[in-house]
Amino acid sequence: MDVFEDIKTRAISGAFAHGEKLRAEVLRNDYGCSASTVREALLRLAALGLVEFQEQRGFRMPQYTTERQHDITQMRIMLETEGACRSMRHGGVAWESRLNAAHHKLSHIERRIAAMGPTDELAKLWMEAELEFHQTLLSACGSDILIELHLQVYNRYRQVKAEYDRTFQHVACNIREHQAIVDAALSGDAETMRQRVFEHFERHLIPGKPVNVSLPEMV
Amino acid sequence: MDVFEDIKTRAISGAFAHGEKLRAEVLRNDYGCSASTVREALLRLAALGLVEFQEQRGFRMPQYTTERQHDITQMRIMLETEGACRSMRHGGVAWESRLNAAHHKLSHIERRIAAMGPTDELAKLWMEAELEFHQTLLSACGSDILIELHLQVYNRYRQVKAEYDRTFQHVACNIREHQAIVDAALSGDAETMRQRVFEHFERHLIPGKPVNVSLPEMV
DNA sequence: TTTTCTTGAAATCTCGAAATTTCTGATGCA
DNA sequence: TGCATCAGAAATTTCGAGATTTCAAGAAAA
Repeated sequence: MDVFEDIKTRAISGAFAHGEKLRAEVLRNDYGCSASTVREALLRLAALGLVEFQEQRGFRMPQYTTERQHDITQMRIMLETEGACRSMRHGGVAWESRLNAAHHKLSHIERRIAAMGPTDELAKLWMEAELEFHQTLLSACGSDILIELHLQVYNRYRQVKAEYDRTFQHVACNIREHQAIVDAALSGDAETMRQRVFEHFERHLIPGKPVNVSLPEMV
Repeated sequence: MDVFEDIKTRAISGAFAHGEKLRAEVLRNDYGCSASTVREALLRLAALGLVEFQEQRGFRMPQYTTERQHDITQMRIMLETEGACRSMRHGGVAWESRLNAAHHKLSHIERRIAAMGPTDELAKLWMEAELEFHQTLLSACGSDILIELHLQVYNRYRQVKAEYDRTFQHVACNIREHQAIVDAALSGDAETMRQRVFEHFERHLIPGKPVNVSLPEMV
């Protein structure tokens, strides 16, 4: 089993509480490996900002703050706007149809959740399809680094919102907002895309708090 | 000695060749520690994109390509434009004077290099002062994540440009361009800042290659 | 009461050896 | 020659033990 990938998944999906201590000697029991192997995985997660590391003091999950959520959300808006607009320019029909497909898959899962409530299996599928949709949005932007940084920020976002995600009260909005983004992609207008991405994230920002200069003004 | 920090410095400042293999068993000799400790440091560097890691195949320095340079440069433009404009909005006089001070320190070093040629000591001072200037530019932006991602991209930029840096043929342009950025900061006009940051990096982009949608059009 | 010191326990970090996997290049076969 | 196979060597990864550091609780001093 891949210890790094599995701990990463747990750290993102809310298996650990905010601020919880992560002890290599404890986690090793979940994997039947040595503490060194777990430590290695935790150090890599720390470099990605998913876990906090202090020398001689071990590892902890990051604390939740509204400022952190605002900051991460803002950065997602910035990176996804940029990536989506560039994909729109360079992606062509191939990209548009991939985006359509990703959205279709995601909205199918979201409708099932809305109808029959969230099971563990559906939640897992949703996590995958939601990531895939947003990655597809950026997939034709032409910048490997932009895609890589976005993944980092995306993961931190999921981590911060893990509790919020669990209830799935947001599926209704999500279906609408994702559709609006796909429509913007097909329209080909960058300003519309910018606006739609912003609207998708707006409710996760702190009202009134300063936002990126490159973003639409908040009302 | 801090193995992680030291290997990071070497990876950024061009002590290893592009594509060079990095063996823990070899590097341990430079530090008098075990291979495990070196391996740990390399894994953390890999998570930051300064070293490439393949399972069961060890570590390598990234290969140089003009596309990679273009990509990293573009991302620096994007992050620094955003950060600088936000600092301009929220930083106030305190930020302006810190920026001035950082620029004064940097240009002093650059003038000494221009006059008496680059020594190892001056090169080290330049590396520190150049980073400090660009970090000061973002320091009042209010986003920890933006600052963190910028540092990641900055380090990759230095790594890609390590060879170019060594000759210090660029000091003349640098002094002028940094001054232009400071002037823009004092003017308070975001559009001017955007333009000046772009001009600072323009010659490291591939001419004619598509750039960020948020950037000024290339001529 | 508050602060400082002591001390045992617990957690973290380092290490070298052993287990596993990949690489190399020599051999045999078509 | 070209290609597959198969050791032996080399590199990578895992492991548990021992060294070091931090933490926590109680005793002594202010």
